[in-house]
Amino acid sequence: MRIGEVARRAGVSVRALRYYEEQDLLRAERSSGGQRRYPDSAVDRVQLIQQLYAAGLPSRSVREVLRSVYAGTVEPGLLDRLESERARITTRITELLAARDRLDGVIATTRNPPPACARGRARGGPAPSAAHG
Amino acid sequence: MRIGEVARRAGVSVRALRYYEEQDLLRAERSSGGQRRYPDSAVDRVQLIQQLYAAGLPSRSVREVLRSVYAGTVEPGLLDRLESERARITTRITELLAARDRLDGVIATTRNPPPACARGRARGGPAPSAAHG
DNA sequence: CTAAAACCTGACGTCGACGTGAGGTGCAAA
DNA sequence: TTTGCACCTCACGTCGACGTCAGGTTTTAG
Repeated sequence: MRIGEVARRAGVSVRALRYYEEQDLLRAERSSGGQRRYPDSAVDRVQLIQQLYAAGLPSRSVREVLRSVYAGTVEPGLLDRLESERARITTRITELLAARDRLDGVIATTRNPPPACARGRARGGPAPSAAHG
Repeated sequence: MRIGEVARRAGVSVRALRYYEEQDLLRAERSSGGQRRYPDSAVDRVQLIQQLYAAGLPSRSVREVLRSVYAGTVEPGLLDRLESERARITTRITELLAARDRLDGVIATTRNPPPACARGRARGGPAPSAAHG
């Protein structure tokens, strides 16, 4: 498979695939003319890369993880790293849930603005304290 | 309150507060000597800013939202924006859950590597297709 | 009054995951 | 053979949310 098709199938840009190769995350054979040739499994692999990035793993971790998986070697400490990344994702999910709740508060306030005389002191309510000017 | 205390209480850097002001997200009075003076409510406000950023709202949206809230005016289309941001957060949460599952697969594989003869064709299992070299 | 925090305004640096443009080559179809 | 798209390698540009350094001023503690 050539690079364009991998890109289309995996839903990423051609540039991204070259970048991944640069980062040692993805290898490719070359045709006699120098063009990259990928096995079908590359599509899956790229999707894994995307999901790791999407998970917000720091790029260094993604690199380590992928290089380990790629090389088939399990570096010492990798498992700990993975689990700490997992915990980080969980934390992030919790944060997002909290942020969404907060955003709901903002939306409610926007929809139904409190009277001016009450703005800035609604400490116990669901509304965000969003006025002090 | 001076900038340092706001920073400490809100858990952000002094630089960040100056940046927020630059971005019109946070206003401050000035002392006769030119130093910023904040009301107590600034701490809450900064935390709101942080949570909006943490929610992954694009910076432009954060600016719009905060400027609207700040000015006390509800700009047209803002509500739609907020709700689309809320949807985006929900999507992101879903992505993170999926990514965490995938990471769990990687962890399982790392913990208990499949025999070499099976690597690369475990299409139905929970293991990531992570070997093709 | 003095020393030392804490603060001020620029203004350049950072980092990551690519985007983008230049200038040239490979490859498959007609 | 001739299109003409897909591909190649540099290599610089981007964007955001600050970090950081320089060089000077204000405030506060003693």
